[in-house]
Amino acid sequence: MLDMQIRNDQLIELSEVFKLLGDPTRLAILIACMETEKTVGEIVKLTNASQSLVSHHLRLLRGARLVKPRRDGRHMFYQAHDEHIACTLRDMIDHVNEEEDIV
Amino acid sequence: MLDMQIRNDQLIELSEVFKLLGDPTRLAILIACMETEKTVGEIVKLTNASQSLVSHHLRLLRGARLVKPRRDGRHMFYQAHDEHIACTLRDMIDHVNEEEDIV
DNA sequence: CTAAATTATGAATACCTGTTCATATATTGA
DNA sequence: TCAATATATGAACAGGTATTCATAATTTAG
Repeated sequence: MLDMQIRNDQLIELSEVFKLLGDPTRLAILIACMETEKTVGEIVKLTNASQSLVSHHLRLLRGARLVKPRRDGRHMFYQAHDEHIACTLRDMIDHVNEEEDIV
Repeated sequence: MLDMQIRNDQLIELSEVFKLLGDPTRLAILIACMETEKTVGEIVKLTNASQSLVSHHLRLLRGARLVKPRRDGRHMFYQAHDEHIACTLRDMIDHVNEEEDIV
């Protein structure tokens, strides 16, 4: 059986995405705007995190293009950027739910 | 459209898995033993990390059941534990490769 | 234009984490 | 048993990071 192959720069890139998903607050923010776009205020309420913290995390998620911003008046709408990330997350969440049934 | 739902303890659990995948050395270790089991020594060579570091990381991966150990004589064999994790990783790696073609 | 509402930013900090170095433990061969 | 090989562990440290607090920037309503 062939081993999995990955170039070093791809490894770095991939681990940086995982690192962003590796913080519970940030993961909650991403999940909050996974299906439909949300304002920052809505995300604040959904995640129970401070406005400042949400904004800081959104900047990181933006920087990695995990989330895309849209301005409308004084509101900023954010939505998960990549459909592939969304699929991965849905899979993982389903997986977590399944594990629960087994154990 | 319904929003994605996840309980708080599941969120924590999920982010902890991502956090483990979020370090390049650890990710390399996991990828190294993804398809076929490998000894610690083989993983050391494949990842170019020190034996001590590999061992430390393997302990964390073991703790999260991302990797399963098997002893044979003085060798320890490690292999990626969960087929679902393997699928996720394969998907993400493929994704990284595809992005490259586009950009 | 002013005030209010919404979001972003910068500094400061407490905590965590990846890495190295030295050393211990375990297993086998001679 | 002794030496050699393979792996694990503990302490220590440097660098990173999540969070808070205060404040700035942006946009609209009145």
